[in-house]
Amino acid sequence: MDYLQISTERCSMRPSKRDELVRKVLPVFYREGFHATGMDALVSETGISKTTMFKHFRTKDDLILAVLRHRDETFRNWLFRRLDETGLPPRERLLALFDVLKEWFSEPGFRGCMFIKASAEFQDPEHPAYVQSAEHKRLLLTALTRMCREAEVQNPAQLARQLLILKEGAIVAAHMGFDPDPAGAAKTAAESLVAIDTAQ
Amino acid sequence: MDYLQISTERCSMRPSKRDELVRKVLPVFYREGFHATGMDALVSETGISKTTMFKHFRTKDDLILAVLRHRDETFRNWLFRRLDETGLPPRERLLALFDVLKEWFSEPGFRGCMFIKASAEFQDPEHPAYVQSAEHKRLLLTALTRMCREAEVQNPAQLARQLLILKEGAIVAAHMGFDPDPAGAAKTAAESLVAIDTAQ
DNA sequence: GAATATATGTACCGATCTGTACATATTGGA
DNA sequence: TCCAATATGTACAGATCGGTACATATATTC
Repeated sequence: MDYLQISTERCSMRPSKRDELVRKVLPVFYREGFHATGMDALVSETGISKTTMFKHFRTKDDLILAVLRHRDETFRNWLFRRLDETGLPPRERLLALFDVLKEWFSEPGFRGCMFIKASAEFQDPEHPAYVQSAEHKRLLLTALTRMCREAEVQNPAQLARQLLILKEGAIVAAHMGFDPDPAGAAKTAAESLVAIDTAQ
Repeated sequence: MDYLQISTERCSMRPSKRDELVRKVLPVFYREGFHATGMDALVSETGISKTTMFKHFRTKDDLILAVLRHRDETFRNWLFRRLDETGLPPRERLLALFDVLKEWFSEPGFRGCMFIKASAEFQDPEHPAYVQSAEHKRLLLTALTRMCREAEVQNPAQLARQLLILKEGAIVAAHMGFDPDPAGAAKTAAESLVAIDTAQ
């Protein structure tokens, strides 16, 4: 495991090969899946030699784990920065979550949530990829709960859980294509939940 | 492909080897995943010889497809039969969906939704396993919409979409373990949605 | 420009993958 | 009891899997 490895970029050094590797490999795993993507496929799709890959990551699992950690960081950063940029007051910012989701769904390369897919491929609760995926969701819940507190709703913990469930459901709906506008439907639902909470 | 193959059981003949095979293989795929489960593992876990497997299914993909079709049928039958058994009036029956989900989540072997996982492993929208998974969700949406109409809500189509999103979100939450009672949270949310719809 | 570290290309290892060949049991119906 | 169909066990083919050895090339640093 390389849990303790620290990205050189976070230390403000120049971009390391290791980080370049993770960035190049991530979209392939995202698009094709983890088991379905062999190391040879990664080599031919990224142009990075296999020798280099195994110099930076002892095993394929270690590489997958680094990819998931990178995704966790960039996704949460992206999501909450987008919410901040709206400049909306706390209560409306909660609902803006679903506008941001809608943007994401409409991106051409959208293929669902990487962590839902990782937990589908690595189901053993002891597996680091599963643990990392669950942790990502837990961090989202924590951040959403804080946002709900800032919005001064009656029951921040419960509303946050419900909003997160709506978010995950909308992602599944978008990925599986059984709803033409899952983010819109989820946002309407969220508006109802916030209104009910306020009315109490 | 064996799309057109008809289960002998549906024709009220005696249980065929083919159906026995699907039934025995399903839990292994469900528990371990599709790519992660090799044909040899299926042989050793079910006791059915490899020769027999490939006599009834030309390829592993055909076997997976038969498993998904079987799951689609049994899951929807199970779900709506449970809802019928409640004997509740239409409106309360909508909410009972989340009580039934709660039961499912608490089963010892629960490992999330097989179709979410299948669409995570077979992401190509042309892949039969993806198509079958999307179709399963579409059928659920159709049935939910009918239930909403029977409950005489204001906007059956929209409420059905929202309920389905809540259901999928609750399944993800249950599978990834970031919520102690996802069905409960989703049910509370659903109650709000139904109440709002009624008030209009 | 020499020395050191890092990246590449190729060729390979043993294991496992899907799928097959074939000879032997086992079953069910006439 | 005989026949036909079906299931089994073993052994294997060909491809691909994750991962390594090793010699060469490239870049950085002093």
